[in-house]
Amino acid sequence: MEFKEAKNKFVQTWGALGSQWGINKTMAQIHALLMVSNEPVSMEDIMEELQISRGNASMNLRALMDWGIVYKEYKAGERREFFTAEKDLDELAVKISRERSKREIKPALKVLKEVSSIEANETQEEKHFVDQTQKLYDFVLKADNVLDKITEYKDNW
Amino acid sequence: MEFKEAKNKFVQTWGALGSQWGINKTMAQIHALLMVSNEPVSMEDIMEELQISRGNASMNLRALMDWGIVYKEYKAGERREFFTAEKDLDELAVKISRERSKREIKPALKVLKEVSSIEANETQEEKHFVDQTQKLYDFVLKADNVLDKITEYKDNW
DNA sequence: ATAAACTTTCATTTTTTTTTGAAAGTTTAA
DNA sequence: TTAAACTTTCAAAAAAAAATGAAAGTTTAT
Repeated sequence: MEFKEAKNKFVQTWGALGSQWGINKTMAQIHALLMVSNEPVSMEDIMEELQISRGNASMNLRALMDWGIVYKEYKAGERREFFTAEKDLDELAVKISRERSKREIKPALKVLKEVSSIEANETQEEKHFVDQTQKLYDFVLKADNVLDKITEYKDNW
Repeated sequence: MEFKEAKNKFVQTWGALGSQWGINKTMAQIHALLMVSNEPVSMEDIMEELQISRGNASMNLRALMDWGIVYKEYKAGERREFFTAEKDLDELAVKISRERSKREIKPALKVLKEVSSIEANETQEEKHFVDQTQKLYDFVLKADNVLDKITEYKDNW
């Protein structure tokens, strides 16, 4: 396999993996592309390599920057903006983990707490609901903390 | 908040969470519904509660069973099939983790190994590609193992 | 062996998500 | 302040994913 083929395969695979994990394909592909580039890449080049429109590139780059895993870079004497990805994988994991926790887990926990706090009457049905959602709350809270700890003490896995 | 409202809120929230994690909404909703039901539920009741078609219910129940987190149950003297969800959350986590590893992580690792094995020529670009994909391979492998260990020794988190 | 009671399949339709591209906006150099 | 060089926005189009429902398939009691 030669370089270009390998690079393309990597970008495609990372893109597919992204969409299985709730991240849109193009966003994951741009990230993949930047991760294996040894120097900053312009929007023009991203569009060219991935065959996507300007709007698409702009919006997904913005999203990646919001996640804190892609940075803008300015080159002296160049008007254009260039982009680089976070290449330290531990750092990448920490950032993704924090963002997903903040955006998805925390709100879900809030709802779990709410619904598990209803006043259950005497029926088995309602008792079971309260019991199960309470367990789920504890579980999700614990899992969220474990992930946080893992990424915090990433060195001694 | 009363029971019906709480139950509905829980099902909706779990459904939304599912779709952010690459699981389709209805599949996650059916799972939510079954988790908080104290007794087996028929397909008819699932269709009714979630307002979905027979085909949709059938296909998503099948998928949940393929994942090993929903079971068919037969009631004596009843022709219909009933369904229950895995309610032990540790067990649920183990199954989801194993399946996702098998379906998504392992194939991605295979590709990472492949593309990181190309013969890099002298350019910095190719060297960086090989280096970065190798690091990624190691990282994903390590993360996959950690998840496995966590779920294996779930008791002493 | 039959038919009633049920489930599955899959071509088609619907919904949701993503992408496009042109107009609006911004920045910089002169 | 202007205009060239670039980026962002967002309504509309396209693509992808999910849902429908009727026909085909299966199971079971008699």
